Amino acid sequence: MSNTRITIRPPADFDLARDVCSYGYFLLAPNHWDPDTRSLFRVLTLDAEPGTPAPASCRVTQNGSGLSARFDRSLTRAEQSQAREQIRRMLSLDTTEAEARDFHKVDQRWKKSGRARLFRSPTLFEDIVKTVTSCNVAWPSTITMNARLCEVLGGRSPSGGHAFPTPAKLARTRPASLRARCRVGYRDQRLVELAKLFRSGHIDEAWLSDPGTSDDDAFKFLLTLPGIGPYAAGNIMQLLGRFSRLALDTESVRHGKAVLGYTGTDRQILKHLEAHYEPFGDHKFRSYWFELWDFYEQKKGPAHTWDRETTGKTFTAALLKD
DNA sequence: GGTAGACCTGGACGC
DNA sequence: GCGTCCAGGTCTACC
Repeated sequence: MSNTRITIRPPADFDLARDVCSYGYFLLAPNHWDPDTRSLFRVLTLDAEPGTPAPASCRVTQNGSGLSARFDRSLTRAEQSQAREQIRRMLSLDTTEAEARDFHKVDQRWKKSGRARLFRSPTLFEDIVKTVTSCNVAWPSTITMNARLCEVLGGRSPSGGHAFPTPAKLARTRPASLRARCRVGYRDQRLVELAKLFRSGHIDEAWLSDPGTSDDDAFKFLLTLPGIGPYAAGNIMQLLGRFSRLALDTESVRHGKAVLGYTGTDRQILKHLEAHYEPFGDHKFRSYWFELWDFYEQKKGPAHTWDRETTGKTFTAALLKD
């Protein structure tokens, strides 16, 4: 049987290079962006039969107005549907042209570049684990943790690529083993507990994404999860497509000082930042993030030229100071 | 409600 | 090359 290729029609304003290289997770395993061919490679975990994860490597490219995803094996019809859904989530294809226009009406700075979509993971589980691995740690360690999680616990596709671990696999892993083999440190127990909460259905993406669920309720729920504090919850909110809150950390403080010219204590700077982004209302995270991203691109060149192994490892507050 | 200190890793720094 | 210090967000204990 021949390898599967599927095509996806994105919104007319979609730009693969711009919209993949829009958030740091595109630099984390198992994602791999190739700047030369402008292609996104990664292994997706599909479910040929319920409870039987079946990894498949894919390469996503854009040809004119269409997206193409080529796999390293033949996919069943059900798997094709799952792959399509996961790719749509990663590329935020549900952000329509009209929604992008609404954002650009509120913040015209990004109208010219067209930035409105933020890259994310094929599953909420991966997004939450990636968020926990980005807390209280320098970026190079986040890169290591995600690479190790995939190498140690991720299934393998026919061509040998590693997938991101499934909730079931992570839930079965002993915390001590996770710490020793994946270098996640004290996050070990919290990650295993999160995986168990996904398995049990306690973390319900449908409820968290439902427009009928208020931002306040979603945020409050996220704060109850192990390893999730105000920063992580704010970040997961944006990964759910809820942009009405900020996710402020030390990098935000650096941005406030270096780019916006704020002075005072960290607490005062955080207050200035909240006030600065307030006019952007339901879009404030996007306004904040693209401002930050713009600064990175001024320092390091267009994000679609960044390589995971070189430029991608240099994002630490210390290195960005000058 | 606010705050201090512990948690773990890896990079920076001094010797 | 080795030891020490520090950054980073969350959690717990305490006031």
